[in-house]
Amino acid sequence: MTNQPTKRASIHDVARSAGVSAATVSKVLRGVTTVKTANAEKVQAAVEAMGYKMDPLAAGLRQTTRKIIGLIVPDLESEFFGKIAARLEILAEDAGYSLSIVSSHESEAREERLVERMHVWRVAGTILAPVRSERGAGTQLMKSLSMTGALIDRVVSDEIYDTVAVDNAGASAKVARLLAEKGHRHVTLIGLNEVSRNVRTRASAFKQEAQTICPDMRVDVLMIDEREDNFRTHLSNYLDTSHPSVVFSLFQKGTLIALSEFRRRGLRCPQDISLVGFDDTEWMQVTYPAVSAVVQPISKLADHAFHRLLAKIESQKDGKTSASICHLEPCTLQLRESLVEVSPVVPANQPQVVRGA
Amino acid sequence: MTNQPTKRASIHDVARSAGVSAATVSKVLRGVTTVKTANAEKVQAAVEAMGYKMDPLAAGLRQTTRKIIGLIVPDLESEFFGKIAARLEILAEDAGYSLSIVSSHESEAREERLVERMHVWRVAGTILAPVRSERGAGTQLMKSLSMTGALIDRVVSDEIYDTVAVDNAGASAKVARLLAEKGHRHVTLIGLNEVSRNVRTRASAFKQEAQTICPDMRVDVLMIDEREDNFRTHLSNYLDTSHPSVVFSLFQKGTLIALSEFRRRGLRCPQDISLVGFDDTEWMQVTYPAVSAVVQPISKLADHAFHRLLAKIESQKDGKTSASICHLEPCTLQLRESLVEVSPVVPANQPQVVRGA
DNA sequence: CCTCAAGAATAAATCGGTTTACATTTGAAA
DNA sequence: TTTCAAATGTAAACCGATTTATTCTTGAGG
Repeated sequence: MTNQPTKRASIHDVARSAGVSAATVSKVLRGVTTVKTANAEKVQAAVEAMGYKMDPLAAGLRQTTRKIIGLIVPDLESEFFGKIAARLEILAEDAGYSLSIVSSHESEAREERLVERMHVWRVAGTILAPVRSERGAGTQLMKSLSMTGALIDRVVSDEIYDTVAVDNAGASAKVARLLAEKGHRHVTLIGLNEVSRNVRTRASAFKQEAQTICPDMRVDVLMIDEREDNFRTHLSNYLDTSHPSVVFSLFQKGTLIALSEFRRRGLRCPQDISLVGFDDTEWMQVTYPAVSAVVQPISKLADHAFHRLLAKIESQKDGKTSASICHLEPCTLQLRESLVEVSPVVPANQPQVVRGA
Repeated sequence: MTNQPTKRASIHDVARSAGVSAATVSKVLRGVTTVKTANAEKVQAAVEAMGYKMDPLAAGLRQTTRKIIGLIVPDLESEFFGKIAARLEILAEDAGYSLSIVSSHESEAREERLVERMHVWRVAGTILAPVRSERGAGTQLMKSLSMTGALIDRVVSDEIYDTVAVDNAGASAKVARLLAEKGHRHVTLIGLNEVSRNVRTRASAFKQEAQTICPDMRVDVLMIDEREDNFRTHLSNYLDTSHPSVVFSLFQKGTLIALSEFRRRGLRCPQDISLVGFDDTEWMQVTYPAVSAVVQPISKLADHAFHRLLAKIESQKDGKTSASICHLEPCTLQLRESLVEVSPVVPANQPQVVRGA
């Protein structure tokens, strides 16, 4: 099998072979109806015979935008954004676009560069999951280039772009109510101080709701800035002196660390201490005990973001312009073995806030 | 801020503004040296002033291929392929390409369609992580379209394309030797019968090495075809009657399931039973006990695949053609608390093979 | 049989670049 | 000062499509 680079057939080759003009072929290919049936069939036959496949990029050359949608995520290694990307890929293709997936690798500088790339690629629209928030460098650049787009996750609301995110606050409040109901009066929140605001939102929403519905609930907050080594140490130190009836982890890995730390200390879960995590994942149902968790509606997030973006693209075409929407998708709570009811005992000591080094 | 679609500057606009021809601008932009410094500077200035950014897709129009590399992975949700994609993205960009990431969603039919898409996009090369193996539909199509590419993971060797994969067999053999050394004489392998051959390779390599270096070692194999529910049940049933000194899980989730099942049965790990897993991940170092695991050199995998592909692309340009290479990247073994030494006790009963429903 | 508008087909312009083929400068040797 | 090859510059063709402006057919109504 010699690797002869057989010249690819172009639309002109097809036209010649079918005995019509290139314009006619183009029309047939795009399903324009003003073509005589006889000619359309000749073209179809020629396309078939030559195995012609049009070049989608050349096709878009004359348009202002191409049939491409850009997706910029902070990372590709996590299940969360992996699922977002996978879902959007299908949605985009069903709508006749192809999705261009890139990762900003948690760097705002790179995020900015990627926004620019989407611009020079003349994508029809861009879905941006910003590193930091809707006020980050990427969003700013999108605005100044007046690109059409939508913002997803780690985002609250924006004047220009629709935002789609999980209802972090609502979910945390729901957990607060549930824990109160189940008799818990001493809760410890564990979280990581990341650039993203999500974890902080979850913490403060929990505290506020707890304050409102159950003022005698003690809520300790353990927020760490550092890597997991320190995190584990901090949690351990904390548990030396405090004995909450339940831990609510505000990020996925924290849940596992907590579970692990419980075991190391010989704390039986849920008999001695309950556990709830924010962000569900497959392994939480195979651990022992299975872990109760807030499940983020990842697919719905993608669906909504895509839907909004498509609407923007369409209306852009017609020159219309509409106010931007801020969509919060509610989370559900997956109850599993790690959370149990206890008899309400108001802890003696005062709430405390522990901070990392 | 009115959304006026300011006409984008083209290379001709720059040329006019700089008082030279478009061809000259093109040369300056591509770093061709046969341009007088004075003119080059005028062009640079004009580019700067107008904020000109060339259209990389239009730029590739006249070439046979564009500065794009395609990556087709079976899924984007897993950490493994997420990391592969993230790494390749950087490598590609450093080499002046942009990476087009798509997922076949574990479907061979889709894999085929995606290969075709890469072809019509006229990518310079395609890295394919096939759903099944190097003999799948995607690879076949790549060959018949004489595309240039490389194969990665779930792949052994191929006449046309370079293959890059983890040394599953070598790693398993290494684990076998280690377990023998540590005195284990009754090992249970747990795995899933997927379309991918990887897990089966790991199992058979282990058995073979064990047979060779330690004939009195009993190796049970638990291969399940079904979903994890059944998996858990099967493992549980098995442990009712068998008492291996160590479990070697051949896939990541199996490791967690095993750990979990140990706990449910009150088996202390590692005192009562040891555990080793194939495929390391972050959480394995925060569990209690921390889990020993075979770590797959994911980045190196990506590095090698990319390096091979780039070489192929270069040699293709010069019309050269070379034999394809089959690269096996060795794994390392991360020892953690879950694996301990035991006094060698040869089990009385015979090896058994259990199969799922 | 003629007219004229709707229906179809196409040549040519266009998109934004690269490359080619040729023209013009430049500069060192004669 | 001439001469000629090397260095630069540019008009035009090209890549593979779409879109526009125009021409050529049809066919119904007069």
